[in-house]
Amino acid sequence: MQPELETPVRVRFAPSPTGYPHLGNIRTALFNWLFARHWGGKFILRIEDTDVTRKVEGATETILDSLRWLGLNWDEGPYFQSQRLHLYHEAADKLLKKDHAYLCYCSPERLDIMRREQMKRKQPPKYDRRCRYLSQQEKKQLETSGITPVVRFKTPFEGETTFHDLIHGSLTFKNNTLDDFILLKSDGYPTYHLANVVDDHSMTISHILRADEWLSSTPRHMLLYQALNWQPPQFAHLPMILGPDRAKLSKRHGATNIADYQKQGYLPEAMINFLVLLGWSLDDRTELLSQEELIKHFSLERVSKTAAIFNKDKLEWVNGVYLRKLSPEEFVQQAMPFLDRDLPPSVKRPLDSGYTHQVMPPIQERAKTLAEVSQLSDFFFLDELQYDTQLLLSKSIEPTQATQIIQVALQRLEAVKLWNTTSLEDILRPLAAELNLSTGKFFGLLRVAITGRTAAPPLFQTMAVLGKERCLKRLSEALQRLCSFNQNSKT
RNA sequence: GCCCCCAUCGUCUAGGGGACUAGGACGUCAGCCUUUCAAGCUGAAGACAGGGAUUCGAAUUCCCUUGGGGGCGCCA
Repeated sequence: MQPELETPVRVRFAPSPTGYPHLGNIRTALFNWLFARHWGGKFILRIEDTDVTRKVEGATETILDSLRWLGLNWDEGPYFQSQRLHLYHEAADKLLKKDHAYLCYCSPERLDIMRREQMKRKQPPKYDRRCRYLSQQEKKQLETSGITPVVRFKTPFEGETTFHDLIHGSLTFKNNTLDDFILLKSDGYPTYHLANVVDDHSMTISHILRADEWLSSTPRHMLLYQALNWQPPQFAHLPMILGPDRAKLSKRHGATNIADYQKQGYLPEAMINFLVLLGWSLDDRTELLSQEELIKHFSLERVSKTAAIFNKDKLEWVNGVYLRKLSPEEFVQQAMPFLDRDLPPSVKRPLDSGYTHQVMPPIQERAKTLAEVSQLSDFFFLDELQYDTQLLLSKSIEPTQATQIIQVALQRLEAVKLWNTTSLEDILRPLAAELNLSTGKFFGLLRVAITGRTAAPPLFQTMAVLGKERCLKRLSEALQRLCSFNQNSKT
C-alpha cells in the first residue's frame, strides 16, 4: 500500500458547492488530508461547480471556512471546474474523434418518459442508445434542427471492468449493466464523470479517496481512462457515515453541517479526533490522538469497510475531554465569544474578564460544549435570579423552617470579614451541626438561594466568587420569596 | 427491478485459523468519592445475523440465505 516512490502522493478534496459540507464530506477531506500529510504529499482543493442549477450562493466560502476552522490546510487550489471548461471539451472532442463517444439529441422529456416506463416494467432504467445508431441522414437532419446535443460515452456492450480498490480489493462490474452516460451536457458543462476523470488526470492525482457512494461509478471512470489512454489513479472507497436511522446523512438528521458544530461549541481538535474514529482505528484501545499522532499513524490499511453511524454522545464525550484539557486561560478565551453571544442582554457588555476568569474553572469541568457554558454559569452574571420558590422547600424542610435557617445563615454571614472559600466553609459547616441539619439539606437550601438551582458548582467556591454583597442580597431575596409564599399558602 | 458494497455488544471499534471464557471506548446500570451537579475510580449487563462447507481446530477461509447500505439523472 505504500505509494510507489516515483509517484508522489497527490490527493484532492473535491466538493460541489451545492450545499454546506456535512460530517461525511469533512471526514473524506480529513482522510485525504491525513493521507497527504502522512506521506509528505500534496492536498489539493477542487470545487466541482459544474451544476449551474444547483449552485448555492456562499457554499464555496463555507467549505473553505470549515476546512480552515479544522486546520485542514490545502497545498493547491481551490481550482474551479467552471474555469476549466476547455479541458473537458478537449477530452470530449478526443473521445468523439476516436469513436468512443457520440452526439445525442434525445430530449430530457423523452428520457424521462423512457425511464418511467422502464421502472414500471421493473426494468433497470437505462438509456436505450437510440442516437448511437443514427443513420447518416438522420444525423444530418438533427444537426440542422437547432437542437443542442449532449455527448455520450460509448460504453462497450460486452466484457467486464475490473479495478483494484485499496480498501475493498479487486472489484469487477459487467459492462452490459452500464449505459451510455453523458459526458457533456447541452449547456456546455461536463458531467461529474468527465470532469472528475479529466481533472484527476491533469492534476496528476495519485490516489482518489472518496466515499463509498462513488463505488458504482468507478467502472465508468475506468472505462474513460482506458478510452483516453490515461493511467488511472489508485482508488480507495471510504465507508459512509450514516444517520441514526442508518440512512445517508442529510438535513433531516438535524445538525449535519460542520458549521453547526462550530456554533454549538465543539473544538476543531475534538471534531477531528471524533471523525477520524469513524472508519479508522489505531489499535484496540486508543481513543484520543493528537494531530501529530494521527499524521504519523494514519494508514488506509486500518480503514474499515463498514459504514458508521454517527454517534453524538461520543462526540460530546470527546469534546468534554478536550475542553477539560485546555488551560484555564485557553478555556476562558474560547468561552468568551459564546458567553457574549448567549448570556441574556441584561448582562452588561463587555464582560468583565477578571471576573469571568474566576467563574470559569468549575464550569470548564462541567461543560461538554462551549454553547453550554452560558447556561451553566448564567447565575454568576445575572442580577436577578429567576427560579421556582418551591426549590427552596425540599421534602423535609418546611417553609417556616427554611426561613429560620436562611435568617440565621444571613446573620452569621453578615459578620464575616474574610470572604473566601475556606473561611466560608469554616463558618457554614459548623452551622449545619449547630442547626442540627445534615450538610446535604443545609447546603442544598443555600445553594438554591444563591444560585437558583439545585445542581451547581461547589457552594463555597461559588459564594466566594460571587462576593459577599451579592450573596447576602440573594439570601434576603430568598427570605422575601418564602415570606410571600407563606402568605399565599395561608390565604 | 437490475448492479455493487457491507455484516462482532444499542453505537464506534480490536480481531487477519489455535494467544477468544471475543478486548477497548461511548452510552446504560450499580457502588465509591461527595454539600448538589460534574469529573474521577471500581464493577455489571451487553455482540461474532443464520445455515452449510473446508480444517484436528473458524469471529477469522469459501458458498448460500437473510439483513442493511449505496448506485442506476443533461446531480454530484
